[in-house]
Amino acid sequence: MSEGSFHSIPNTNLYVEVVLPLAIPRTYTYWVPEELVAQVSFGKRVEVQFGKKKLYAGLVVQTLHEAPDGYQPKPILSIIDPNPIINAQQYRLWQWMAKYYCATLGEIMNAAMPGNLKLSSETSVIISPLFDENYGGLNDKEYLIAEALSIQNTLSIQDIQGILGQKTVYPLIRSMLDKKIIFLKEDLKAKYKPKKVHCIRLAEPYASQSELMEEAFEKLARSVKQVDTLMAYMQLSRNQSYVRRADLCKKAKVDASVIKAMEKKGVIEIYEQTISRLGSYDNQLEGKHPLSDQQKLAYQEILAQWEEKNVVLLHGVTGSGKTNVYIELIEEALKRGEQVLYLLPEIALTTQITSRLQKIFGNDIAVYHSRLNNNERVELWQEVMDGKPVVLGARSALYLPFIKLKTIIIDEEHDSSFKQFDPSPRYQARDVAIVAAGIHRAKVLLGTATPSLESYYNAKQGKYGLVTMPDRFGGIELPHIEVIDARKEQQEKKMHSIFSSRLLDGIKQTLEQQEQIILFQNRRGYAPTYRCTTCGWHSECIHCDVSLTYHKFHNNLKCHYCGYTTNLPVACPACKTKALSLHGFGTEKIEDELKIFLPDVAIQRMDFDTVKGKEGHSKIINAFQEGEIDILVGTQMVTKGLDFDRVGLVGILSADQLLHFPDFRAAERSFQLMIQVAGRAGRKGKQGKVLIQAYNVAHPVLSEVIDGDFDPFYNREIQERQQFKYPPFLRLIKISIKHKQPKTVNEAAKIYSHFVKKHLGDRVKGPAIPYISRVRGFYILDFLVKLEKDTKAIQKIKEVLMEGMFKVQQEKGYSGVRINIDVDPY
DNA sequence: AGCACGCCGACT
DNA sequence: GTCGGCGTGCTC
Repeated sequence: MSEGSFHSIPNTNLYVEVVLPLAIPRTYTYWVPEELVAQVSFGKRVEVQFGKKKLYAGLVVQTLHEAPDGYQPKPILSIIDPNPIINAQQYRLWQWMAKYYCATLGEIMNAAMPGNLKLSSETSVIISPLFDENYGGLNDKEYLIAEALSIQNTLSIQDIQGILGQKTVYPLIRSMLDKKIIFLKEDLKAKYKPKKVHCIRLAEPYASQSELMEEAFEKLARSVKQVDTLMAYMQLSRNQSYVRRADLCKKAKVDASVIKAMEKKGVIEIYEQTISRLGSYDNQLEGKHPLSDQQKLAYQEILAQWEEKNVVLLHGVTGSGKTNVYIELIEEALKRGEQVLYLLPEIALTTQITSRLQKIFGNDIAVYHSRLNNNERVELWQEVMDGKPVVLGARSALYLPFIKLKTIIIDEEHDSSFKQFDPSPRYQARDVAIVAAGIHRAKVLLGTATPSLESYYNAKQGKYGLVTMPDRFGGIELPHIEVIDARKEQQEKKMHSIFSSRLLDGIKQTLEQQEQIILFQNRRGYAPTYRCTTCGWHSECIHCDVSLTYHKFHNNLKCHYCGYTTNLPVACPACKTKALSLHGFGTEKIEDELKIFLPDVAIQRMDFDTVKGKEGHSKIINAFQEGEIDILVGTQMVTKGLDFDRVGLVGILSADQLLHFPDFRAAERSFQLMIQVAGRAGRKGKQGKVLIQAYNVAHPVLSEVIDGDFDPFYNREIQERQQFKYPPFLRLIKISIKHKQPKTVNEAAKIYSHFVKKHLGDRVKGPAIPYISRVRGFYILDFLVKLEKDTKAIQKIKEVLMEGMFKVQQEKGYSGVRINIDVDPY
């Protein structure tokens, strides 16, 4: 019996499932102590201990009222967030992604949340109050630590590792703990810090009674500077909600001491104001362009199709003005108070489209890209949760906490960079967006000039709606495309190094007409191989199964997979002759040789090597736009999201390289790429020209590109896909097994093969040595699973594939084997 | 992902 | 002989 008139309260019976930001396959159960019961809820982060001492910020995803069997859960230590930081729709998407892409919830959480919301504790070592400063009983290492602690009272584990110059420090820490010299502290620190600035406001009574201002000025009358500063303050405060101290100092041309003095006199106050790190758009807004008839029609057609279908494919040729249609859709969504997500390939984000949309939508639009730092990400996350109307972002913007998302636009839908490859979750953003739309009851628009076979197939099947814009906007014609037979020119001795005379003539002509040129080559560096003509040896990476690319600028050989670099050998390492030569060519060589043929022309290269640094990419784009560059030589980068209006000629240096890539999507990729670069050509009132150099001119894709129509290409390609059993008729899952030892990979693959085939039969193909058999020192073997599209058992099959993975890794000696499952590889 | 436990080589 | 390297298993 309890005393008093209260009912006895039973021990709380509330438990929560928590996702931890780690790549572990499951959630963990924690107990909620009484004092936290009222606050605990889905979507909040909680501080929990995991393992012996580590603390993490885990995410509550479920509450339970029954104790789990067989163990006593640890308690939640505290609740970090006053309000949930994820919503139920997000979590549903996470669950779907984890299941579909064979990933763990922790991996998804890691990918989804801004770094500063993911917390884990750090151990700090502190000198114990019981330590009597008797250094005598200490050995050398203990003495070093104790001494360091007497200087700076806490040390991290890394500090200690540094001081001792060794990796394993735990035994030592243990012994010092036992001797009561030190103790340990685990701290979970909030990483996100709001940005605060010092601001100025009037002190009372002047703030509320403006008639007293004269008195305020009188108080300062003895100092001219102070009076000026107060005047400056009055001006600034007229049109901004808070006056920053820094701004005021600048305007009044005084330093902070003057302001401090004014504060002392009781005229003003200095206070701290939290401000956003995300820059605001303060320029004048511009109206949107009116829609052309074709665009208007497309817009209406999209709305009509959305009535019945959740996904509509907008197939509009390059230059048809798809963006105008998107803008219209965004504007209408804004009027309804809904959110819009506009997805683009990462690289297209750095350029023109962002500023174009900002000019129209101003601060209603937020841009989410990889350049944001962790604090900026947290603030954007918050803004989206508070209903930010439009988010323009790369694939990871899908993870943001939308509350009323009703429209998702995926521009350049065909672009392969929507597929995340490494690390897990290996997801296809286009497909995830469609699932997300299902969860939010939103509509999806896929826009492109060159649809992916998958999407076009879905549209043809009636699964998606289809809207087309066959004409270019503003009376600009589609470019004239011509294929140059490089083999024939070679036989006729008309090639000038890597340029056919036809292409060189075309370049000269275009320059004469004061027009710009884009040259495309899908390879960076100078030459992709360095070979011995006597014995056939060629330079290979020591970590990867690829040949090293020669970079003339650095005069070295470089691996494009792992970054390994080495000097050029003078003599062949195999046969000692000096008959070494470079073969093939990349963007660097094009630039180099072009400078020889056209010494007075402004040539700029745009590839991975030249756009490093913060503004590298946009600098080049702007220079090209301003006409400071005549010829732009580049890789894929020149094909994405750029609109120029003075490009007379586009040249593709080597179509063969694209077409003969060993992948079933090679034809599709080549077609898309060539049409996309070609689309950069052409200007008002004048047809652009595209010249494609190829040695094998008989390839069907070339004539289809010349033709420019999508359907003939699609019809031929889709037949091949059907015949050879590839997507969209089948689903693919690729499993890669990697290890530093070739023998271990082979054995692991055998075990995996045996297990998986026992359950799934010969739907599983492999193991096979991939095209690139070793990367960063890891040998690789691949399996490929082809699944009939309507197989009900897909989930079962994925489970078997994962089980096989665990089986291999549990086997003795194979725990270091890495196994990736890539669902719908790209 | 950490972190502890436990097994083996290269040093005082 | 021990210290310190790394493979293995577990974490509510």
